[in-house]
Parts: sequence; C-alpha cells; structure tokens
Amino acid sequence: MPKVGMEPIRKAALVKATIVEIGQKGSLDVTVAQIARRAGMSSALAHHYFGSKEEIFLAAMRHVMAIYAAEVRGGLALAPEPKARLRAILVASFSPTNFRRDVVGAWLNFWVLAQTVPEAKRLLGVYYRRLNSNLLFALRPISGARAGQIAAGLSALIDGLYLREALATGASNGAAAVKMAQDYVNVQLRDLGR
Amino acid sequence: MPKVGMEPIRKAALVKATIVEIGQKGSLDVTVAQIARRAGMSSALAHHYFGSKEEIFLAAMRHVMAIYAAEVRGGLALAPEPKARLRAILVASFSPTNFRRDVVGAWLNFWVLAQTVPEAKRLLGVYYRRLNSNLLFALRPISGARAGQIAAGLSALIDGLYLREALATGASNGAAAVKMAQDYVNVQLRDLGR
DNA sequence: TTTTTTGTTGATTGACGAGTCAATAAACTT
DNA sequence: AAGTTTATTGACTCGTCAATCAACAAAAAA
Repeated sequence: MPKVGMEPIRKAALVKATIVEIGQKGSLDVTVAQIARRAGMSSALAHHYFGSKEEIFLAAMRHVMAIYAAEVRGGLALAPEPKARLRAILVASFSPTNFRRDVVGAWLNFWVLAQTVPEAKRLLGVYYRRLNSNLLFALRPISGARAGQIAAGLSALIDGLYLREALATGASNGAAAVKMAQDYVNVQLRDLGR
Repeated sequence: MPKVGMEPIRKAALVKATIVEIGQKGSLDVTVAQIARRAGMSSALAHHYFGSKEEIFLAAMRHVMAIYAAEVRGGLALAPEPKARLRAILVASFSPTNFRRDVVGAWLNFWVLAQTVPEAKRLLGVYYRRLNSNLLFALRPISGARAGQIAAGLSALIDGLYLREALATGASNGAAAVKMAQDYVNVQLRDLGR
C-alpha cells in the first residue's frame, strides 16, 4: 500500500536505525538487512533509497553531527558571555541527546570509518573546525594568547571523555563529564593570573 | 623445509603483521590471508597457530599493551620524584614506539573491538587500572585529595590525544602531545595553591 | 483510462573470507 | 629403520552479505 512521499520518512528511519544498530552492536559490522529490519522495511528498499551501505553510514554520521551542531547553536544563542558560551558548548557536548551510550558508540565507530572513507574524514574535519572555532571565540576574550592551547586541550579532553563513555560499563553520566571539562577550563583560566 | 621451534617466531611475525595491517588499513576489516601474507606464510598456518582470527587480534592487542607497559616501567624505574614519575608516564605514552601512526590506528580499532569482545574489554580494563594507579601514586604526594580528579582528567586527555593522532593528517608529533599533557598537569598543580 | 512515476519486496547473483582437511616433508625419538 | 611430532600449504567447504532484478501495487499525470 504505497503512499507517496515516503522517501524522507524511510531515509530518516534508516538513519535512526543505523545509529542504534551500530551503537548497540558496537561495531560497523552491521548488515544492511539488520538496519532495514529495525527500520521496518526490506534491505532492497534501503538500497533503493541510499544506493549503498556506505551512503547509509555517511547519512547517519551527518545526522549525528547535525543534531550536535544544532544543540550547540541553541545553547550559544542564549549565552552572550564568554564563560557562559564555554559552558553551553560543554553542556551540549554531554547532553542526554548526544551523550547516550549508543550515540557515543556510533561516534567511536565513525572515527574508525573516517580512517578509511574520505568523505567521513572530511565530515569529521568540518566538525572539528567548527568546535575549535566556537571554543576560540569564547576563549579569546578571557584568555588571550593562551586561547589556542586551551582550546586544543579542551577539545582533546572532550574526545577522551567520549571514548571513556563508549568503553565504560556503568550508567552513562554526562554531568560528571561536564564537571571534568569545566574543571579543566576553570583551572586554566585561574592560572592566567599566574 | 620445516625447522622445529617455529611457533614463537611465526606467532610474533603474525602479531607484528596484524598491528601494521590494522593500523595501515585503519580498520579491523583485515583478512587473515592479508595478515598471513604480510607475515610471510599461508593463512592456513596462521589458523594453525592461533585457531581463530579473534585470537590473532587479542594477541596483537596484548603485545601493544605489553610494549607500552614495559616502557612505562622502564621510565618509572629511573624516576623517584613524583613530578619526574608523571613526566616519565607521559613520555612513555607518547614515545616514538607507542605513538606511531599505525600503532595508534591499531589502538583505535582495539577500542572498537573492546565493545564487542569481552576479552578485549578485560584487557583494556587492566590497562586503565594500571595507568590510573601509576598516575595516582605519582600524584597523591603532590596533590592530595585532588589526585583522583586530576588522574581521571589526565588519562582522558591522553586518550583524546591518541584519538586526535589517529585522525590527524600531518606528521606524527609526540612532543606536542607530551607538552599538552604536561601543561595540564602543571596548571592543575599550580592551582592547588589557590 | 492508459501511462508514468513512486514504493515495495522475495529471490537471486556473485564475491569474498574464515576455518577445515588431506597431503607432503623435514626433524626428532626409540 | 620405523614411528611420531612439528611445519606447511593448496584446495575446498560453507556461510554471509552487498547489490541487483523482476515483478507487483498504488498513486499521479496524461
């Protein structure tokens, strides 16, 4: 019973299913059939809409990054002060939406994907540049020449915390991660006055 | 022309080849045949000695971790002072042996492996506990109650720097990584005197 | 109403790859 | 010398999976 206008719906369902499947399984070794099944359709249809498995992965990756970017923008829009801006970035980074176990698992696997698939690498590059630019914009007014160094450290720390989350066994804890990152910032800023 | 006593030689060759292959290819999607070929033998022989692909991966992982652990021990043995001990850990972590592109690539893939394979997860747990205990031992005398927090941050930062290295395009730069991590420690320690 | 476009799937193809096996041979043991 | 253990591989099995295809159905356009 085909209704028209299914394409975006199907694509969205596949993207969502891909993230869940990769995150849950903890590996890129998910079959198109599994993804399609979770999204409630046949694997043939998945191929029909995306053409290839790789395209499905890339679409999922774009989606994860888009959500994150949107959340950061949202937080930033309400935060005029440098320190509040920093805080907004951290909060978004470890928000319940982005810092969910399966999403983090997906991130880990996308990192791996970026090692082989040029488009994945490109995408990740865009993300890093944006993050860096956001951090610098917030840091420069309050840390001057040290901003670059602090931003680099902070963004590596954020990645590290993500990695830890992907590997952790217990319950997900975004608040602790924010605290850790915020602590890094606080200490660095305090240190500026020698 | 079989000589006797080949087993350890073959196994070592396979382990080495596995790391190179995974690191270079940037993916766990390496075939036993590829690994065996790089190690100069047939895939049948690889199976003969290791039984399964997973065992080969685990052996490679153990090897990477053993090298790292040895290097840390070596550095620590010559460093009695807390600060020197910290430095030794950092230097070993980013030494040319461990911080090589293909090794780091292998690490990234082992992290993924740890998500699915229990033994890989266990191994990684051992590594993290040891690192943490080393950091704490060095930090406690100089940072007291804050030691736990600082150690956690530092080890996440180290992971983050590894991740960055795996994803980076340019030449590998261990010195910069050490500097970054050392900076984190310095700032944290200086902050203790409010 | 015929035609075209869009949605949908079961069945099939074709490739690839882990693991097994039978066979061969050198080296040790008795 | 006969027997056993260790080393080694080419060929094969068996499963899996991405991708394609043929066919069918409903909506939209003509």
